[in-house]
Amino acid sequence: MSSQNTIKPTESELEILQILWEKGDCTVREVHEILTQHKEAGYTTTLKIMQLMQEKGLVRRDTSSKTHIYSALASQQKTQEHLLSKLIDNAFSGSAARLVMQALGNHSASKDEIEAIKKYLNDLDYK
Amino acid sequence: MSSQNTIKPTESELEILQILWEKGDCTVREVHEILTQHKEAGYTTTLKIMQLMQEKGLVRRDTSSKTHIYSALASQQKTQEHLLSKLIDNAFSGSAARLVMQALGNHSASKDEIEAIKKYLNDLDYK
DNA sequence: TTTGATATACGAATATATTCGTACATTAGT
DNA sequence: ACTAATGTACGAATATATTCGTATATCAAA
Repeated sequence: MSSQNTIKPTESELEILQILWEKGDCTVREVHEILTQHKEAGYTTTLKIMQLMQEKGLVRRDTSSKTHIYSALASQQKTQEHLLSKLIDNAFSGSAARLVMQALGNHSASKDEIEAIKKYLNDLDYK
Repeated sequence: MSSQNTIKPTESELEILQILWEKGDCTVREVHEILTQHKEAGYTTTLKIMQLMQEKGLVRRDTSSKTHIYSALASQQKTQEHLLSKLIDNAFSGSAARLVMQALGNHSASKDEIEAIKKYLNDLDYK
């Protein structure tokens, strides 16, 4: 079972992980461009964070050429799992149901999304 | 509309808020006892955090007697809303549905919980 | 009234996260 | 070959969160 993802990403790290999850391999420049669509940040700041992430094992990088290529090592699945269960414990008194309802109630899931969830719930029953 | 809850509690603060949400009014001692069921912590550490929370406006305290009485100011609802939407944005690419399914899938919601959610979803339809 | 238990206030140490300046290397264009 | 652009490495400043020691006040019991 390879290396664990006990490591919890910080907020900045999470922003970067998300980009890597979506885009796959990226240079620092690419990540940085995307990041700065939302917020201000210096290039070396992004670089530094990604370097630290590499040391922590959250990402891997290919340094064979001058411009390094980064990709996510932390699995999206595991990371989401971890953050979610932390939130459930921390803010929802351990009740997944409460969290779910809150999410559905406020975050205006679309009709499609709600249908998908219903289907999902029904499938759960048959296990 | 009173004071906003733009303030985001830290992890330690959240632990304390949860206790206050559940128990209502508490002394530092009471909160501390509950906290230390799960983890190690010095009394003055808990005290300090609660004092800082008061300064930040997360809690209010009654100092009329020697032993101060604390209660939550940050609403559970608002705080959950905020943390949840942050998580959805930060780790689930903005998709509430993905988060919900992840929550249901892994966090082993009980049969009762799942029933409650189904009911909830059906009610949503009629609005 | 002396002592012990319990309380708050406060300051400081430690840890962690974030930000960025500066130095230096490499590459591409002129 | 020189210069500008672009990249990494590294160290330091800043911000924030966490932890706890120590001083001091209050109260109750002996």
